[in-house]
Amino acid sequence: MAGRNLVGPEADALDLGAVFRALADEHRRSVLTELAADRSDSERGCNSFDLPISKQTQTHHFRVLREAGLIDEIDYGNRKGIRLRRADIEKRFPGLLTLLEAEPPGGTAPRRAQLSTPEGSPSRP
Amino acid sequence: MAGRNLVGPEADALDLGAVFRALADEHRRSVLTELAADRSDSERGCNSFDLPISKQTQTHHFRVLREAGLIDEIDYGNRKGIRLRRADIEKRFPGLLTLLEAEPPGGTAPRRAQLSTPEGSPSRP
DNA sequence: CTTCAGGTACGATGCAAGTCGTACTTGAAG
DNA sequence: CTTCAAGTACGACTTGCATCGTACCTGAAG
Repeated sequence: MAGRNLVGPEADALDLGAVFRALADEHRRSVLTELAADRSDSERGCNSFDLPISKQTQTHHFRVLREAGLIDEIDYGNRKGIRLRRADIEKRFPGLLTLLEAEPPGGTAPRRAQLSTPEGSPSRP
Repeated sequence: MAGRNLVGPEADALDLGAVFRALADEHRRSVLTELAADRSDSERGCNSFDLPISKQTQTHHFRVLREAGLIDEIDYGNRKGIRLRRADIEKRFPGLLTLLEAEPPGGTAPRRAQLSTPEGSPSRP
């Protein structure tokens, strides 16, 4: 068949845990945010995302996204195409892409939250 | 004010990355799934979840969930209460709790996906 | 008071994951 | 053919994180 080349899980087999693990990484989440924002779902080159990481790491991240069932990777040998599996995601996890679409394009800073009882009503005076 | 005790981020400051990182763990996701399934949003004891991990690890997980803004922890010194921040989550990430609610109670097995080009149309014949 | 269960703080440990260097493959261009 | 850019495979390194052991704190019960 002509279409998907490097395959991921079927639409019904998408695992929410794998999806959350995939989207836990900032770079992978930015890729999905960009893909979710483009409603045409056109095939994109993997270097069309400006990821500040090396080629090998990009390969790793796209692989994780594919194994989570979020994207298709079309292998042209020399080049690679990326396509969002919007229909499958919407069918299995309706509303998920909307959450990503609503995110600011730059993404949120990975600051870490405060550690303990800063204000309000502390436990011990 | 009387209500929240150990505080997390404000409703508008909830970070999608922190939420995904929190829900990437199987134990934390099972806690949120249980909380999302109970529409009464009643306060629960932290040992009401049957987590097969030690006390210290449970403390760690509830802390991560609180810092992600998903739960409130009410400290009674001797005991601790857990409450889902349903309104804040629904306001900031509408549909997220629905995704968790639709999950099977046992959760999906943490199997790892296949590694590469298993079938379909392999790149090299 | 002492005892006890629930919870936390701190540190150590083991494993998973993100990152990159080197080398190899692929297809197009010359 | 050779050259070159894009991508991958393999391995090493480093960081992050889940887990638990020990010790300490808290409040209730006796």
